Amino acid sequence: MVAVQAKARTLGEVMREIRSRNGWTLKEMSEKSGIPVSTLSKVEHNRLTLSYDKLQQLSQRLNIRMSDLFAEEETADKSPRVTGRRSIGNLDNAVRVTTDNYDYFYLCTDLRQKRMIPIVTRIRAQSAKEFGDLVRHNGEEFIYVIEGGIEVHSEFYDPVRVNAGEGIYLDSSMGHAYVTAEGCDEAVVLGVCSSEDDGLMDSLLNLHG
Amino acid sequence: MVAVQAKARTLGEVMREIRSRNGWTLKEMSEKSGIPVSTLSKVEHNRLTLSYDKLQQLSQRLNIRMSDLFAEEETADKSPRVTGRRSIGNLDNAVRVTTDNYDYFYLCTDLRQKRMIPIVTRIRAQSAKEFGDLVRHNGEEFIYVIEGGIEVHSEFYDPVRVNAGEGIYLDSSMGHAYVTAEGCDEAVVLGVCSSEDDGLMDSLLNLHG
DNA sequence: TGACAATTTTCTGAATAGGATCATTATGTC
DNA sequence: GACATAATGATCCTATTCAGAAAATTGTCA
Repeated sequence: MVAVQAKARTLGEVMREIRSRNGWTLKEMSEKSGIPVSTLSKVEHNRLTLSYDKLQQLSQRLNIRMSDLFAEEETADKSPRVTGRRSIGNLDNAVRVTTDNYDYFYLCTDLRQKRMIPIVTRIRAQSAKEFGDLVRHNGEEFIYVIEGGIEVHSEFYDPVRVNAGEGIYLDSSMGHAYVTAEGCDEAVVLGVCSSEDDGLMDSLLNLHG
Repeated sequence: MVAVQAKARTLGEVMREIRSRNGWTLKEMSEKSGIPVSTLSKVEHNRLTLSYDKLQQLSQRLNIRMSDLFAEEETADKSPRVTGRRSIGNLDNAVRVTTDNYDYFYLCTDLRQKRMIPIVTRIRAQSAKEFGDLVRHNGEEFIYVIEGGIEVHSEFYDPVRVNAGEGIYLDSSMGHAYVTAEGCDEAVVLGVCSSEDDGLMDSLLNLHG
């Protein structure tokens, strides 16, 4: 697990370093960032830290990466995230999440930092209209139909039917929606989403109408 | 190349996503992070944000990158490799590869540069002995049993049985082998391999005895 | 040394973070 | 129905953030 030490720098130190490296006065930095001089001063003296909003504001207006503000340690990012580990998933030990259109069963949630997220999904929506707005999020996904049939609606293609035993691979950033095919009340699919992008997985949980 | 917008997500949304992705309750997340349930709840409801210290605490205790906590926009580097494309795969249009132990049906091979490789696999080997040496390659894989039952042998674990309707996620660099479970002549599984590491496809095609 | 201006720090008060506790409402189990 | 768990909401309270104004520091030049 190779934890590299964090050399616990304070926000104040980081901020002062950024400021002096750019040769800014507090006033200049204040104008650029929109944060008052007095506040910046206090931060640099460790009499104050900043809240989420201010940090974001700083990061955006000064074009600084968040990780820079947090003096983050170098992690072993490139090492395999799952090393010699495994997890067995079934519906019983799955994490169930219910939305209007789908019932998700997240498999193998005990394994963290996976590159892929396997999800058994029960599809209830029977039409694009009932489904609502198309879903889009980062990454890619592969859907394999286990039971029933589905109709895949997407931003750039005509709807297409995918039957049990077939699968579809698509760019998740393209709007998409899965509904049951004609003649099916429900369908069960296995979905696998790439979790490469940060923040990613997530969107999965919310974006559905 | 169609940069997907960063849609200014709130801290609350991000937090909830992280939590549900991991299948944590508020209480669990509270215990892991050291932040009280009431606070977490308020954050998720956007009635509160967090300050520097709490964010750092969260990041460290939950092993989350700061950039994940801030819905940072993605750079061109991270943009999807497959943009607005899709492919439908079934056994008929699959690329079939036969080895001693398995029959592979590579799905969606018309899409190149995918992050994941979906493969329907028919397993024939009935014992570890018959299988031969364990397989290992870079990346991770998730196997979902469609038909029959399998026994998963691996380097660091006792053999385990995985039945139809269940799945197993594992680090592919750990030696592994899939054979049919007792009482099954054959088994059919859907495998999805992360293709993150270069040269992965090759390994898939070769490594299997 | 004494202006004088630019810069930085401190002071003040309003707003917010953040913790504790209790009540309420699902949801699920026995 | 009784019961446990989970999520949310409502208070209450203290500590902290943070903007604006005032005070202190620093540097420059006559």
